[in-house]
This record gives sequence, C-alpha cells and structure tokens, in this order.
Amino acid sequence: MKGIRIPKPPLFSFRECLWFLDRGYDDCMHLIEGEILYKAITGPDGDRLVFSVQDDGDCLAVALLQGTGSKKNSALLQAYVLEWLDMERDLQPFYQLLEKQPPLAYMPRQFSGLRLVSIPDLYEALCWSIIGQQINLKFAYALKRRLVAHCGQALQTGGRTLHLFPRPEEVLKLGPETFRNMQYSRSKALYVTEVSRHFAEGSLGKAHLSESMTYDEKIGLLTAVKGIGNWTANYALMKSLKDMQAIPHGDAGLLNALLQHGLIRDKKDTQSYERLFRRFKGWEAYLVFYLWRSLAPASFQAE
DNA sequence: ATCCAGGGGTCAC
DNA sequence: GTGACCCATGGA
Repeated sequence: MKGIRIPKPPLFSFRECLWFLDRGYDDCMHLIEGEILYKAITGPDGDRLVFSVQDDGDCLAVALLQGTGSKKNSALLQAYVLEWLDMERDLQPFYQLLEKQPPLAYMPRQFSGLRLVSIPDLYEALCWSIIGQQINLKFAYALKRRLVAHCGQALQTGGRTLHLFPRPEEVLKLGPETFRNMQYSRSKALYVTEVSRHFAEGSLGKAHLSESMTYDEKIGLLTAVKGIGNWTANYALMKSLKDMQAIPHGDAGLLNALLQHGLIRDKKDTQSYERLFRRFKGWEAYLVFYLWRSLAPASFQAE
C-alpha cells in the first residue's frame, strides 16, 4: 500500500494535536517520536494495524507499518485518522464564539487548529473515564498502562512497541486479586468489569447510541450502567461520540479553568456557568476541551 | 499534615 | 433532591 495523504482542513494544526497527545503524561495507547505519531488499531475483521502519522505540508502523511496493505485497510486508516483528530469539522463558528468572550478571545490564536482529539473506541473511552475518576491523571495513566500491559496485545514494529486496548472478554478474565495488585480500588474494578460485561454481551456499544437519539436518551442509556455517572457519560459522549452537547458537569479541571478565566465567581456559580454554555450552544464539548487545554502546566505550554 | 485529583454509589433525611 | 460518607492512591 502506498502511503495515504489526507489534506489538512483550514484551522487544523497537527502540532497542536500532537501537543495534546504528548502533554507530559505516559499514555500507553500511542507513541510519539519527534514529530511522528504512532498508533495501533484493530480493523473490523480483526486485522491488527500499526501506522504512523506526520505532517507533510498541506497534508497529513499516514503510513502503514504493520498489517495488510489492502485498499480496505487504506480506507479504514484514512477514516480513523479523520475521526481521531476530528478533521472534518469547521472550527470557524467556534472561534467566532470564543472571540466574543473577552477572557477566551486569546484562544483562537494561542491554540489555533487544536482539534478535539478523540477516543474512537467507546469501550476504551468508558474504561478510561472510569479509571480516571477522582484520581490524579498521572496515577490514572499508570492504572491504564497496567490494565493494557496485563491483557492488551502488544505489537512490535521496527523496535517500537504499540499496544491495543484489551477486548472486554480479556478484562472479564481478571479476578479481584489481579485488580488489587494493579492498585485498582474495589469500586473501580467493579465498574470496569460491569462495562466490560455489557460490551461482551452486546448490551452496550456505539450502535446503541445512534445519531437519531437525543442527548438525554444517550445519557440515560449510559448512566443506567453501574459505575457510569453523569460525568463519565458526558466524558464518553464528548470524547468518543464527539457529541458537541456533552459537558462533563462538575469536572474539577473545567471548574478550575472557569475560575481562572473569571467566568464564574465560585464553583457554585451555576448562573454564570449556564449562561456561558448557552452562548456556546453546539460547541459545548469544544469549549470544555479548550478550557482543559488552557490548564496545561507552564512546562508543557506550546512555545 | 491536609487537601485535592478529569466521580460514583449508597444511604439517610 | 440534597448532603454526608466511603472508596483508594499519589501529588502538592
């Protein structure tokens, strides 16, 4: 297969996306070397693919490093990258809204071209959001790495190791002792198991959250699962289904960012909170993502 | 030492 | 519907 070239849309910055993926945490689901991004995914027929993405002028260059170079896989990779880096969205209306809010007006310039980097695999997104509940991110990434190392598949390519997120069936094989050894709390272990069971049984999946459903219906479906609360449901809708209405209400980082920008007086200032999000109707998830972006430690701010 | 981290469940009122 | 409490661990 020849490499794929994907034209970059306006207001797209691979560097900003790369910055997000490499913002100082030890994420085991991709690898970054210099300006090259590596990832492994599983195709619909179980094909395991390793690929790289890098900037190439007015395009992104995607190269298949491991797996069958079929036309089908080529199309799959292209679709995956488009979705992963949210390349098919016109950010112009969002930037216009930001510019109307003085505390946020710097964002279109400072974070220009940053896309909502997603987690296309809903199962992975839900597991990750459960793992990340309440604990600091560094510890959360360590917990994820242990789970992936324990029951995910590792692919070796040219001296690099890329991991596939475990299948729910693999996670269901883990006993309580294994989770405890990985420093999962009993609740976390239970919630991850519950989600795995639903996916393994086919009672939950992306197909259950069709685009014809309303936002409230999707939230209701997700929060019916033990361990998925309002925050987690919204996080998953935002990061996996890219539902622009999704807001992880109560999120500590979100509230801190709003405070820092003077957009709310305190963490109970629901009036200002709701007024702000009303102004960003249709772009709520992007606003949250950009606010999170603004929280980056100075050492990881882009130059 | 104390509080907070990209929360959620449970139970009392 | 709201509030207190627990879970578990690491970082500041």
